[in-house]
Amino acid sequence: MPELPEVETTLQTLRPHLVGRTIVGVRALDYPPLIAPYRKEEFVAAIVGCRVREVDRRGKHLLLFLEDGRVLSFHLAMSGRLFLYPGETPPDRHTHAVLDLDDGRALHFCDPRKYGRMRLLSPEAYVILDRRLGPEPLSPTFTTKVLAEQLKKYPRARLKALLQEQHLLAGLGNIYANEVLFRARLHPCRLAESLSSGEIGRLLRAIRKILREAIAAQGTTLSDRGFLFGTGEEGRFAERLQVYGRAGQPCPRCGTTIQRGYVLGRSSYFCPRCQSLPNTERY
DNA sequence: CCACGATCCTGCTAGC
DNA sequence: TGCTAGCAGGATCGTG
Repeated sequence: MPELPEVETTLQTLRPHLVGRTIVGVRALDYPPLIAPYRKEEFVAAIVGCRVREVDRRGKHLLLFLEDGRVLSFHLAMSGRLFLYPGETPPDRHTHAVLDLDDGRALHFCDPRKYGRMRLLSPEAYVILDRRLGPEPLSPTFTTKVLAEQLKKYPRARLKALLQEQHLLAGLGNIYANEVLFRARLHPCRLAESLSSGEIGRLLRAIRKILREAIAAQGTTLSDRGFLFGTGEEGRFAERLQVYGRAGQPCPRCGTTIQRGYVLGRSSYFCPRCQSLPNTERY
């Protein structure tokens, strides 16, 4: 659920409070897979005393660059959230890690569904992670040429599956993939090789536009599983979603009923008229 | 080469 | 009203 805009919002909220801080304690580690392959004692010993040199984002990963060159990576997965609280605030029942900071505050990793992961990476391991991820969609170096090359790697794959593939493009998940395809007027099941250069250009502009707007709105908060950040505010992009979760409702562009299908085992929402599929690509 | 299903997990909801 | 079955989803892995 947290996709690039939600992680970016978390980054912007937390960064000023984390840079320069030293981690003086780690507690509430009640779910071993969160820090695997480290065991609890090893993990605590490995990061207590470390100072945060910089905080950044890569795809959906939030990264704490430590002064000794190692990197603490947070992946929020489905339901992960990070909060900064006064040190005395007790962890709630979904908080599976608390990092105590030298200014008396504490970073809480809250994750009801427990899919999130916290990884302590050597500089070499971080390079591997970085190389495994595709380009940053908002980077100036992510051009139509780069996007076209990425699409060529899996010519027979469906477009929506590719957009969610982190090693091809870092940061899009199900919600924004749906919104991007709607804006680009491309059917989720279009084959990668079938896109004209004009359509690739449209796709690139849609990716940038949707992500920029979502970041400006501080992400998407869905009513049933809240993405909250920092101070506990909610992202405002949910009300701006054009197709996600709107099966049976009229398309905001043409009024045709929005349909729901499945790609990669995930709900896919689209307007069958605006995002038509050529006869040669019927599935 | 690409699709699909299973896996991990729990809050919420639809339905009885 | 209260219970339960089913769904949701990021990433990975094995199978077809």
